[in-house]
Amino acid sequence: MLFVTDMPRPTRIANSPPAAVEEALERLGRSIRTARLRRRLPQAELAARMGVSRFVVADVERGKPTTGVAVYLGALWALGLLGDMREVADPDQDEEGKTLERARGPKRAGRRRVLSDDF
Amino acid sequence: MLFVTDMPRPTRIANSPPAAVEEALERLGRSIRTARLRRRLPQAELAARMGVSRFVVADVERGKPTTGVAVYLGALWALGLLGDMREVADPDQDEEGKTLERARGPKRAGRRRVLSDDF
DNA sequence: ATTTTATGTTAATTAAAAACAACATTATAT
DNA sequence: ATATAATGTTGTTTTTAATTAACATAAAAT
Repeated sequence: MLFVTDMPRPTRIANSPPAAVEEALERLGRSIRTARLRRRLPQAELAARMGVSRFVVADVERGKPTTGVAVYLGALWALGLLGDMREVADPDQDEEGKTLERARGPKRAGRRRVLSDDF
Repeated sequence: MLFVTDMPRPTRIANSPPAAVEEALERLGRSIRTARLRRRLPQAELAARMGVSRFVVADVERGKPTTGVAVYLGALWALGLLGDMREVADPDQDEEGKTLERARGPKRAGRRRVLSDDF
């Protein structure tokens, strides 16, 4: 028997994402809907600006997890809200990350630390 | 001839998104990669936590536009950065939208205004 | 220096997203 | 009250994302 490469059969995150992700998506969808309604834009009009069908806009507003990320960002863009993405995962604001990164700036993740047996 | 429903043949946003969206995606991907490296996580390890294959993580870090939004948010979640999404398109911070929404809170976008002929 | 692990690349298969259509429902304006 | 436009719903088709596999390259630890 031979365990060859990589990974032991992953399942699809998009189909059943962690609850926190689902919540974040639903909130994002609701926010996008609110922004659209405030601007008096029908779904079909927003869709036209984005270059997709109106059904995709409806999906976004429901927070559908499997919809492409560019569709979501496209909606933000068409609503003039894309700038909000600038701060997401911004390395300058990732204090946790800055702490972990002591000295060097790594290009790869490095080998997994193995507990030495000689104690 | 009859123009029936909806929309006049949309093209796919995901295939050629507006430049601003592409840039935002590439920046997001780079930020996620930086966060992962700081935490000394291999792509495969992060992928395992997310429940996807390592190739999808690579796609995210390249800012691939057609990848599902839940994959991106899943990566943020697995890195402890999902909270950053809270402010994106937040109605409370959408000053432009708050201004546009004068009195009522709409449930639909309202009929398209038609220029009245009797001037 | 050598070994091990991380990452990149290409090709094939499978599962699902997005488009499309047709119709139902509901809000809004007149 | 009525007409019209916006949105919801369901099913079908087409396109493509995600997985898988196999191998190449490169960095990091010993």
